[in-house]
Amino acid sequence: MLSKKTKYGLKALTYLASQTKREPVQISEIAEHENISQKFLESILLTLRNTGFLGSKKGKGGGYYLLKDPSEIPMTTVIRVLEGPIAMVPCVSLNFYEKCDDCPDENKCSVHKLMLQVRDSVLEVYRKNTLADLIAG
Amino acid sequence: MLSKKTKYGLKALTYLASQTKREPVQISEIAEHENISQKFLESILLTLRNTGFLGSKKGKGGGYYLLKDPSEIPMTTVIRVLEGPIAMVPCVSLNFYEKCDDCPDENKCSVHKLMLQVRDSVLEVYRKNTLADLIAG
DNA sequence: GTTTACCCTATAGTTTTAGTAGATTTATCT
DNA sequence: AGATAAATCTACTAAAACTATAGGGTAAAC
Repeated sequence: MLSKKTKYGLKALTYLASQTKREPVQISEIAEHENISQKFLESILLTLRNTGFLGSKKGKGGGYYLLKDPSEIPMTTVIRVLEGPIAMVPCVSLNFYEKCDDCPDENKCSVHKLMLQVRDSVLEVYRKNTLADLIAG
Repeated sequence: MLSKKTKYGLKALTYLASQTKREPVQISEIAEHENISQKFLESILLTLRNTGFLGSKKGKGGGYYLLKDPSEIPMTTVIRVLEGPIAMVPCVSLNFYEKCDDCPDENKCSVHKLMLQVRDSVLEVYRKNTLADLIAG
């Protein structure tokens, strides 16, 4: 299951990307428009800012804004920041690899074999979708 | 992340499928061979039995055994029983559909659009992989 | 009567999803 | 310049849900 954090984060990014003007948008506006708890969204936007996706401005007229063009934000990067590893088991993760402690030999592991395929196919979807693709249509 | 329940369940099924003789295998044997907590595995095998994948026999010489040929057990069915919905959000789930309460229009939802693609691509992997495919090689 | 699956309960631990309280920065108004 | 309001930022807390187990007893088969 996708966490609400990721879901809300994606919606917020989409909302920011669909703005005609690239001016700061307040948390409250995003929260209201996307039906998200404002305080929860606050922490999500903060991590998106700390990871280089968003810029922010304090005080009156402040808010959050995209730092890059939506077409240059692939879903792989967003998902990894919000949801964590794309792989369903650490032993097939590209960026978060970890050996299973119960598994003596990965190459003979059925779960490993299956989840490699799942990872590859999901990765392909995330790679070919940028933020721009999500707002199109 | 894949739950350990699913991981262990898959490993247990694989172990049963790789048996040369189709005779009951004890929980303890599976648990030991696959490095799984026996008590935990017990409950997993029980759900696999209650959902029609395994048969069981009590008493001496008892244990669990596959009810079908491994080539007739697609991963879609196994994953749905052990892990739950394959879709990452209920609003794109085929078997566990639920409307998002925060989303006024699914067709305009960026998360929906993205997760539809993810679902389709994962589904394809699970559909083409049967238990027999996992033990081959 | 021994061996095995079956069933029920509890529980520690972690993760998720927030809520609360206040501090800090910026813009604007007087 | 100073006050005020508007916004982000930071930290702490907490309820709820889920995960992964353990324990103990029951029932069936041999």
